[in-house]
Amino acid sequence: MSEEGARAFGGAGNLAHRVPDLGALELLLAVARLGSLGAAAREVGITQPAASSRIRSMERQLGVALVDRSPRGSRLTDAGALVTDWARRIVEAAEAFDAGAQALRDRRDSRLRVAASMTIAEYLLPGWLLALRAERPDTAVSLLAGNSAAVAQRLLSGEADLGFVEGVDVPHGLDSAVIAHDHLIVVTAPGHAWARRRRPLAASELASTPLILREKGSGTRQVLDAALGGLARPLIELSSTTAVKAAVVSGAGPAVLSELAVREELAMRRLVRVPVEGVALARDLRAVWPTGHRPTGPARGLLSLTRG
Amino acid sequence: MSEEGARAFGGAGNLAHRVPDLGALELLLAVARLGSLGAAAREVGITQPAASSRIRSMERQLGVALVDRSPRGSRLTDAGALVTDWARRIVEAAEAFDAGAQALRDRRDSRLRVAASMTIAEYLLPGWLLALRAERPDTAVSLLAGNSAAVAQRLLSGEADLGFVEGVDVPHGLDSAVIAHDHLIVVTAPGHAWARRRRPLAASELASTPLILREKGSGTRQVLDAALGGLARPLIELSSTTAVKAAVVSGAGPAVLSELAVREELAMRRLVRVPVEGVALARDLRAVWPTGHRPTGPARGLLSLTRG
DNA sequence: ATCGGGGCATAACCTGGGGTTATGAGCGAA
DNA sequence: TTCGCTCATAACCCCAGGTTATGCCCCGAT
Repeated sequence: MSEEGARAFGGAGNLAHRVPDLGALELLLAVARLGSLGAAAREVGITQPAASSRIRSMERQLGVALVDRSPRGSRLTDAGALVTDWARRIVEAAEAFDAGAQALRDRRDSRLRVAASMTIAEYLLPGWLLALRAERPDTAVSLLAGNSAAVAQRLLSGEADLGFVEGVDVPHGLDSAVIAHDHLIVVTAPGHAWARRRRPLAASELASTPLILREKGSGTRQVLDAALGGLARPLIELSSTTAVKAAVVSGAGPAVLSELAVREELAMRRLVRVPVEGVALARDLRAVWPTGHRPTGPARGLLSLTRG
Repeated sequence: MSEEGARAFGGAGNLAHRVPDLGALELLLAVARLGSLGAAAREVGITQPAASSRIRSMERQLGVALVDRSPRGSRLTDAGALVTDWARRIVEAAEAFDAGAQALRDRRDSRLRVAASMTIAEYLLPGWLLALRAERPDTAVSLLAGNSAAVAQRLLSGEADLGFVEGVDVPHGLDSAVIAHDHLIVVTAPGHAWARRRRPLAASELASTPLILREKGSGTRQVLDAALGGLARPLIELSSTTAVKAAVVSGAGPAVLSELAVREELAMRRLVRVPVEGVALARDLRAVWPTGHRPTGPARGLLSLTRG
């Protein structure tokens, strides 16, 4: 009955009851790759009966046969192949989570100490850390997230080896390299009138429409204000990107957000991008380090990963 | 010790031991949203002590304090906010998995029966199903995945209401609407010589280089052969997109793959896109239905979701 | 033909994580 | 004060998922 309640509210319901846990998904990927329950079991460090039962209960849970068992191996069924591909996305997200969490934990005595602004730490760093781990598995990385000023301070005080910031200005005392470009884009819920526009929105129209905004002082807000000439009209001000997204999705109004932050939502049509013209909403993402101290060693390794 | 083995091999190690399970992550998201352990507990349908202990053990596991508890509520710490954002990606992947799995399970007696080609079923459908569920929570959807011919057959025999195919030709007897464009792109491992090219690759160069390919007959292969004039030279032929990606990542050589299939890998720099010119590597993604039978009801709902 | 070994399943057992109820202890508002 | 909200602790329970021990099946090698 509390099931009903949860269901009725968010629509999310207890995912955990309907989706196999990470261990089971990893096991499934191993089976897919190795073609044998026993071999997969060995790889993930459990016994063959445990693997057998785990897969079986996953099939029960999903209501779909996943593997064809034969006396000389196991292959995925068609449905199994599909499920495995979907599972892989969960596992990849979990790997990124793990890489990030590990960096967050190892605050001290790491070989590479990174300081990054929130947007970069949220959306890009976990992927980079995974890539770095793949190349140099023994590099311990620590992560500190904060705004541009905090990043600069960490670098200058020697508490961090490499920094990442988004924004227009490079803090004093730091050298930088542009590693990517981020575009701020206008988004609305699919139901909003703007969602059906074909003609691009004019800057004046954007400036005169009340928007859902981050609080004054956030990087995103600064860029937007600058682009509009200091004029963005707030409909509401919220303190996190996530809150802004939630408000937009629920139809409260349009917002201007980083492309990075809404990639997922755009892909699954929870948000719609509104074309705009005549406004410079691009900003650089930069790696930064103390003037003169060119990154070396692991810092150089990470830096080179971040450039296409 | 088997831990060591797994570690040495894939580098993956037992993720499940280092990443909190889905239930814990959902709980964390609820805490973030509601600002109280008790409220979050109620939402996910457990008691307050259970939530308290769950969060605490998650903090132990990660080695990071996630929430600031006070007698009048709980707020995320800075690290907690970051972790929560990473967690959200896992949960979203899990939601997509769930939507897909549910559609796979409910083969019969669904209000909307969808047939889709593998690429679309893998990468796009789960997101659409989530969006559909958000709009019309009571629509039961079933999914059948197969190649274009199978999709056509299902539609014509009345076993499916709406189909999705990628490819150049629309099967006979079906009407279609283009819902998106997919680009095949050339990718290599970051270490490959092509990864550093600035000048686009010429078609002739691509045609004369041995590539990692899907087996003959796959949609991707067909488009590539057509674009090159029937010439793609195989270095190896593999039977799944996943296998091709793995081979490319490991440095075996370049491949031509759907943008959809490698979005993640590009984002985290496991693969690099190589610019190409003079080759038409675009293909349409189409919704299809039996000639005359314009989609209505839930099929129309899904169809409208898929168009930007 | 038969034996060995890889593959999977079943059975009986054990453990611990995560759930529950019951209770207590801060803190703020009425 | 006292209520009402927060979170924490304690004692208990259950079962999912692990283990070992075994058996069956099939194939290929002796």
